Amino acid sequence: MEALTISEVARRAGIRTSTIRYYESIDVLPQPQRVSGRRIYDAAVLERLAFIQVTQKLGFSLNEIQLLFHTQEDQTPLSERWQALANQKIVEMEGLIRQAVDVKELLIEGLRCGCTNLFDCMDCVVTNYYEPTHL
Amino acid sequence: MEALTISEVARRAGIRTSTIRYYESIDVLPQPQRVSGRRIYDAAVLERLAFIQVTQKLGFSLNEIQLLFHTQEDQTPLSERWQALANQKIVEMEGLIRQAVDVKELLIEGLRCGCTNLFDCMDCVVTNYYEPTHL
DNA sequence: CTACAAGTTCAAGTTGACTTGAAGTCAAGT
DNA sequence: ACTTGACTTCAAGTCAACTTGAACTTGTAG
Repeated sequence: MEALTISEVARRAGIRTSTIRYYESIDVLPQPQRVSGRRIYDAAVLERLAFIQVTQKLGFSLNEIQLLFHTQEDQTPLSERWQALANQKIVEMEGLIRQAVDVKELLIEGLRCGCTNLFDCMDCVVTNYYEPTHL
Repeated sequence: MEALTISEVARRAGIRTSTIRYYESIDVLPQPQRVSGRRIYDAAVLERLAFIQVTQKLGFSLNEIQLLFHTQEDQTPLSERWQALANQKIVEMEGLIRQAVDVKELLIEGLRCGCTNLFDCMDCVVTNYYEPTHL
């Protein structure tokens, strides 16, 4: 496996070195090997960072991400906690996907109807996407 | 139209009154009518709040949301600025939807393969979803 | 008339996710 | 031997998005 310096990892993941150290400090990234005090990484860290980036964009907190990776050592068996968390997140993802599709449709509609801003055309658009009950 | 107090709006939108005042202060909500100093709202504010909630969950900042509503009065025509912003956001939405689907698949796969946490099964799963080139 | 709940403003505090700065370490090159 | 550049730690700072608290006003109910 190729060994990477912290700045190489940062460059490849498109983040700062300070972010990597921060993630390590809050236990979202594992402690890497050290050579004379310096961190050296295995390329696998890039997959983990990619996962973190995506899940973050989707509204997971670093705390939740940490749980996804670690699944704390409390009374309930690891597998149960992890599966519950994963199942819950799958449902959240589905909701998010539905909403993202709605917002996209809303934006497309907002362009189509020719208004110059969203404020002007809220009335002619929004009502198509949100039930009155929800409001 | 029905007139709503700030606490009615808060209750129906599932947020705090302080949030409503905050939104008004940063110009994400318009200044409502006042009756003896107290804010009174038209039900339309609920649609606007629903839109804010969804777009926020999808990673829009309040600043961006404010732009979506207002489309600043700079040199470029209103319609052009709004359309550019909307088009850009549609592309972002599509990316987000793709990613949400990927994360969902990843979670499903993570459950299917029987590992007790994501850390343990990153290797057997993640590689299916992220190209080596991207890493 | 007084009490009270619900409203008001404004300044300061909080939380999450980082970033920045100061001060020091370390190996490689000249 | 010394400089350079990339690293290290740790504390403090920043930014967005709210929340909280203190001090005050106002219409309605008893």
